[in-house]
Amino acid sequence: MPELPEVETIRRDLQRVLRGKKIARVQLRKKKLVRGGARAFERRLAGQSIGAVKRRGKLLIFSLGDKKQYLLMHLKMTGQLIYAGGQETVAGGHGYPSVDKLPNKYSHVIFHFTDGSALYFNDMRQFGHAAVVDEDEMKRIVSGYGVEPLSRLFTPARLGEILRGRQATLKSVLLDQSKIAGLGSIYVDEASFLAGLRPTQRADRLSKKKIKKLHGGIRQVLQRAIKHRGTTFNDYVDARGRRGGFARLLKVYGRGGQRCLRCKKGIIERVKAGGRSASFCPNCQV
DNA sequence: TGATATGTTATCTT
DNA sequence: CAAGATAACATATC
Repeated sequence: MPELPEVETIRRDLQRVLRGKKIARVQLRKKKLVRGGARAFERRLAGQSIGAVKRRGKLLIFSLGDKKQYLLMHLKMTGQLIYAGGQETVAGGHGYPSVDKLPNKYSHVIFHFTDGSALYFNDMRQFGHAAVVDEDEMKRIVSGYGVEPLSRLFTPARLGEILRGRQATLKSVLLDQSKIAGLGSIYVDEASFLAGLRPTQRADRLSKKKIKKLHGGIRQVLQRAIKHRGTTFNDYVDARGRRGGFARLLKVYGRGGQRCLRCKKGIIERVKAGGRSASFCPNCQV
């Protein structure tokens, strides 16, 4: 699924095309994707216009014309949000059946706008969800997320506090959204590689110097990935149905069994850590 | 057939 | 109670 850079790419794209668009009708083809009742969802959205599109961690937050009301969407593993209409053409023919034609069998929620354009919420595995909530509820949900890794609040000292006393693996702590918001399996592996740390090591055994290195690695990999509009491994596409370009810049994720690009010596290992697979170079990551 | 998958969270265990 | 580990969600692909 989309991690922070992918969700941020979608956010920017959608804000550009959706701001000011008025929802004419919501088509709910699979009710389970909606939280808080299908009827209420449709009723709260009908006639509303979209304002700013924000992001917290991997959660998208759409401000609605009726202040105090927000549309929240989480894409989880395989969710896609694709906008089609007006001059925008939905991508096709690049081998992604899910965006070749819209709607398709995975288009579970469709937002139709008054100008004839539409936003498709596709999700093969149906883990994602959408909800309309009031301001208090939105704030409550958002407050459960940890520090934004690209914000000024995320400092080496803050990372040190997060890791302190944690006996779990580095990977499972970095994946914990209530501590740092937005990292997923790909970028945890990549940031660990940049820092020369094994994702499988204990989180509380990092020197100050290594913490600083890890902090820099996290920020660098996220910024570079955003610049390349995210990483497409299987399912991720941006709001126009296009793949992200960061996949070819990955150093360890998905490279198990291949030679390390940095030391040209180690063979990338893939093991379990924190319930997920973790890839690293046994030669450059201590 | 069985393992694996970019995420989250409820539940079990320690 | 807290921290950590694991199962579960639904589906596709290798």
